[in-house]
Amino acid sequence: MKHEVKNLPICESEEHHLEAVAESRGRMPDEETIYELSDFFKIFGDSTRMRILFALDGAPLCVCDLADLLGMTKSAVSHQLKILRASDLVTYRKVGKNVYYTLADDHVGSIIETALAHVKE
Amino acid sequence: MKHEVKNLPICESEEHHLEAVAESRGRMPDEETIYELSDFFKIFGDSTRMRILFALDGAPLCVCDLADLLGMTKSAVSHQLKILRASDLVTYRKVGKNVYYTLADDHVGSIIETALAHVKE
DNA sequence: CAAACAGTTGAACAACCGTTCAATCGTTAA
DNA sequence: TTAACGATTGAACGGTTGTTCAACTGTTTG
Repeated sequence: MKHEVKNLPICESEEHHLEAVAESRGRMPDEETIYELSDFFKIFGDSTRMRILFALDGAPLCVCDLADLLGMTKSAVSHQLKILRASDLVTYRKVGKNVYYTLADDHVGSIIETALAHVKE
Repeated sequence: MKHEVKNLPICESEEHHLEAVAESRGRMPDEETIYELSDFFKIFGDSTRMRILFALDGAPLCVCDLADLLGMTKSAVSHQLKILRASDLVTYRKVGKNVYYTLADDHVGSIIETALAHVKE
């Protein structure tokens, strides 16, 4: 029977690599956590949503105001607000015909402020 | 001449809204900063890249090991590593036929560790 | 040198995503 | 009640993006 020392899955299957891979695998968060994490970052990975969050950081604004502030249609803004709502990053409150949006809590504000400081380094 | 009190850009153009919008506009970071910020988050907004970063958090691994660890082709991993390289999140070092990737600095490790803690709350 | 293997690259494809457009709902004011 | 306006929604379109595939480079080893 031949040795079949080569053609093994992990590179040339040297001890060193097997160990490193196994160790790394042990330290990895589970799949679900990774998805939650990347989904969380995905929300902030769009400039429109980021601008909305900064606009709301300090004062509540209605959809119409946001649309004017960002130079976009109400529809486009509303679509993004829906995503931010689903992620619990903003809350809203109806006043007559208007709907005023606010950052969900100070935590959200501190996230974007921290990130801002990080980029400005 | 008619008044044309309505049909103005900012909702019904009440004083209140004009002020709020102007104030918000004053607090907004400039466009370029926003783009940098959302581009930064975009990198972490993909589960494959996130898994690569966690895999490298603690030990350097070559492309082949990463491919095995993540159950992906070397090509797919290499494409993502190219993006991580361009963002200065990882560095690499050639050793023979292998290319070992490492997190660029402890800062990157602390970013993902912090985010992980945040999601696990 | 030739074979084997790690890694990279570009093109192609499919899936995803953000904006636009048109239609609709709800509220307010005439 | 009707008109006007703020807001939401779903379908459609176009651009982006991640993976696959095939071809290629570079290094090692037999």
